[in-house]
Amino acid sequence: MLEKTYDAKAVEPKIAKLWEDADAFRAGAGAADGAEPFAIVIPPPNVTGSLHMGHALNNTLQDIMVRFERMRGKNVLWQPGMDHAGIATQMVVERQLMEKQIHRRDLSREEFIDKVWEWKAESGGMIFNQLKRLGASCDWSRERFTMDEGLSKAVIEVFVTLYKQGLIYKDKRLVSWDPKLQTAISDIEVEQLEVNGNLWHFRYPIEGQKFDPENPKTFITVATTRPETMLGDTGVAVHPDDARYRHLVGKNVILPLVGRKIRVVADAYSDPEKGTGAVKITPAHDFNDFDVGKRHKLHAINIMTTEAALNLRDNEDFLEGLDSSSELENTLDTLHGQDRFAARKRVVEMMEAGGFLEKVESHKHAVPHGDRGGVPIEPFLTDQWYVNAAELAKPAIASVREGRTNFVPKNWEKTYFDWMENIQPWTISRQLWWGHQIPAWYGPDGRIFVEKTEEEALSAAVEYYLALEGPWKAWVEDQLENYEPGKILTRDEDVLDTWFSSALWPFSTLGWPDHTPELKTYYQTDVLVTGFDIIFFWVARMMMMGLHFMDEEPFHTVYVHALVRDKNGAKMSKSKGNVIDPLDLIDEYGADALRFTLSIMAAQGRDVKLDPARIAGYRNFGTKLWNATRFAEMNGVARNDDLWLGDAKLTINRWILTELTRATREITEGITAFRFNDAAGAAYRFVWNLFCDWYLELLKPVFMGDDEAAKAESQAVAAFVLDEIYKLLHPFMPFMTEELWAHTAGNGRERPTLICHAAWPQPSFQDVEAAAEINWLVDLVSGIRSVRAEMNVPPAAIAPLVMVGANAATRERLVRHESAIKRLARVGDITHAAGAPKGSAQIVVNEATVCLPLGSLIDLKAEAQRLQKEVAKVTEEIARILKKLSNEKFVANAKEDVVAAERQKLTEFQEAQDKLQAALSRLRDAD
RNA sequence: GGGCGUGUAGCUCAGCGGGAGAGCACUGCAUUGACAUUGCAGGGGUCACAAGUUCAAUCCUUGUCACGCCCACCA
Repeated sequence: MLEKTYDAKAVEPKIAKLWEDADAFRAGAGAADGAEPFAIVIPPPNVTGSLHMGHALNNTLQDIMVRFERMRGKNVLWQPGMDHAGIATQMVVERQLMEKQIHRRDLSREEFIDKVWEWKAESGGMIFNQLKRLGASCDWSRERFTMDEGLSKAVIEVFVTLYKQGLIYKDKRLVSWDPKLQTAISDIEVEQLEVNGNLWHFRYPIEGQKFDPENPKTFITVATTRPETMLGDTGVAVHPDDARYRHLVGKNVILPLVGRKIRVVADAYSDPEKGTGAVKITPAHDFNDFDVGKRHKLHAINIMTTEAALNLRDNEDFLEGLDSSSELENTLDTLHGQDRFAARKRVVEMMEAGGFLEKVESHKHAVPHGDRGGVPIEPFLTDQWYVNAAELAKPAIASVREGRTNFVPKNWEKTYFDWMENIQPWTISRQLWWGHQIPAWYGPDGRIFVEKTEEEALSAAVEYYLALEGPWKAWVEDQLENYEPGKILTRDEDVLDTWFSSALWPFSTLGWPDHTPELKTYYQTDVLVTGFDIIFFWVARMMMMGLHFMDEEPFHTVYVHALVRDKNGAKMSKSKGNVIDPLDLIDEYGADALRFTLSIMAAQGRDVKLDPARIAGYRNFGTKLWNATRFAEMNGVARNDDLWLGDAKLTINRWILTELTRATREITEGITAFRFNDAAGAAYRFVWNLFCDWYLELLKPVFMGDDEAAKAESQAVAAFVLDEIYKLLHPFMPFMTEELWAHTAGNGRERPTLICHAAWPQPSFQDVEAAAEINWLVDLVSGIRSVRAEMNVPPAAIAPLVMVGANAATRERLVRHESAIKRLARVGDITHAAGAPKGSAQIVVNEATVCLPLGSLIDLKAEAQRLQKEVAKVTEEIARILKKLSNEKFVANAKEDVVAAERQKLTEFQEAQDKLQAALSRLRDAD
């Protein structure tokens, strides 16, 4: 016998072990040879990660599909794995070292990387155990890590291939530089944050004129939000059509504090409406200025260190062309080595002291911040590696355009196109240690050799240099003979963006570049399930790489689910501290309840704002099913294979089998259409509102009666339906259903398979007559209950039931369901009469009037009011329909079945109105 | 500035060209046999606003208002 409530805490670990011992989720487990494959790759969580609500939703939805397809007999692979998360992981380990007073640079690169691996072995991958607690049915034996040997091999292969195809290249240009992490980052890792800043107006004296703060003709005023960059200014731009400044174009102005002569140029970039209409140009420290500088051949002077401190004193670029002066010396003394924010303050002070500060306005503007480091990024002129994303994007755009890969919901395709069609070169090099080191080696003259291994690079280099005439040939020969050949090349220090390896995930995890059986079977994978926040980071790049290297899209469908947000609609994030821990919810309500809640809330196109009260509600749903099973058990419900369910005779059995067919169809269609909320909702309604509320209640008289054949039939049908319910709910509530499946196997018997390998229901039973009869019964019982409640009839009071105007079919139904009606509606003898007895409450069900002679219990006035309300409601409906039907255009234009349905409704309402009126007048007569 | 989305019951949200729904909350009643994590009954909505299309609009179109997110940019 089951306990009264389901104990998730006890059952979940037990079932998890059952699955593990049975190796139940191994690729292809439970499937027949030659079964159709179905594959999903997990969005690899960060190795530093722990389960958050986004993961919980994401993996619940994947698990629903995976369990569903496994039960449908497919050869299923759910490929798990983790991402090495370059920056995030390096930060974690560095922080840990700092606690021991060790700085990363105190260690060698190799030592540091060893530390990271140590950290991973100890603390990494926590999230897998958490995913198991959620019930995720991944093939855990196939776990992959983006830094493991196989995947690293794929990364190298891809890099070398793309380089040789000219799709990866090295370039010197402005990048978004994170001064805290001291690495370049790609443009999508930059987020714009609103900041309250200032707009400083600076006067730049015009060459050849004596600067006079009182005389605007002697200077030009520029406005800036970043005074500290002025030392790198190499021009001032004005709009070509701006009459105010036209006379200055081509002239020089003198950069204060420094004395550099810089040119005034005419460029349409300058907006006369903004600031003063004249803008200072700092090509090395601003993306727009960089372009302007290029157009006008202005120098780009980098005045900062990698930590974003001013670098002036020994900076040849900066000092070039400057005359030494006391002013310059003062500037160097004051500003050299200053952090950019301290420098800002001092520059402003110095400008003010010199009379060059015209005014300061407060100014709200967006400042780009690194999404990991959290500090403003610095546009920085460096050598970096790039992927020609625009080229790789072309086939990726075409795939979606031509429907080979589809987004669900479809509107995300626009976001995808917008980004892909304006895609920028992808900065892939990172100045970190943790990651895939770029397979590029530099020769003595700086020449680049990109090869899979150092040996190959070396032989390529030797071949190259020995074929060369000139000094390097001799140098290389010398190295080869007398020194260390290994010294000929030095390897690029940089590692690759984490997303570079994630982009290969759908094929690298299957063994590529080797031609493995897994790759052949499971690529192309089926569905990618993800939140929209990583469409750019991940989905787009998988499309590019998958198409380029596999010639086939990595997946045919991208299901983009909602983001789980906090109650203010903000994205949950650690830094905001608004994270709800799904493990807490699992502890409190059980994994099944959390999963069911997430799936029933996962409607397409809307974010999920989680209300814990709902989880409690769906936990109760589990309890309901649990107790239904308990009830069944107490009444001898067990499978009876000798009984052919198609032969079931009892209407209620034929009805519930019909409803089961419908529910199965709804659930199946819901899952296949990614409408998980519809599927979960259909299951919920079937189990609770039909199976428990009506079917089991209607069975009680059968179980308590003495018709053994009816009992046996009902026991068999109930057992069958329960089994189907367990299966239908399994993708949503795997733990409880697996437990119930085992528990209800039958006396001493065992189930032939775990429920996770049981065949998905495919019922076809249908009996519309039975459905109509039970609907009538439900109407009858509900009607009686309703009137009793409104009349305040005590539950204990049993009134006789008198039917007026019942036809033959109804009379038969009343006989068939007599005991159920008596029990559920709490009525006594059922009789027929020509008219309503005095003091009756009356309700209309189909053609008959149902009378409850309540005698002294009835409040005639209240009953009259109740009936009048009913009449009013029906009259209103009739008026509405009549208006419609008397409209010629409606009859002429509306579809035939719509018109027919309205006519049918009209007839029914009119009949009901007649009967209600009759009941009302009888009541008045009696009064 | 561009894009996407959302305004439906007190709350959280489904739905959708043809009789306004769910869960929770609320009100009344019910507790000796599946379940109080329950049952039965009930109250509660100008479906943001306006115009249009249509025989018919909560649903389609346009506009307005409010809110959210993404992208770009602001010297």
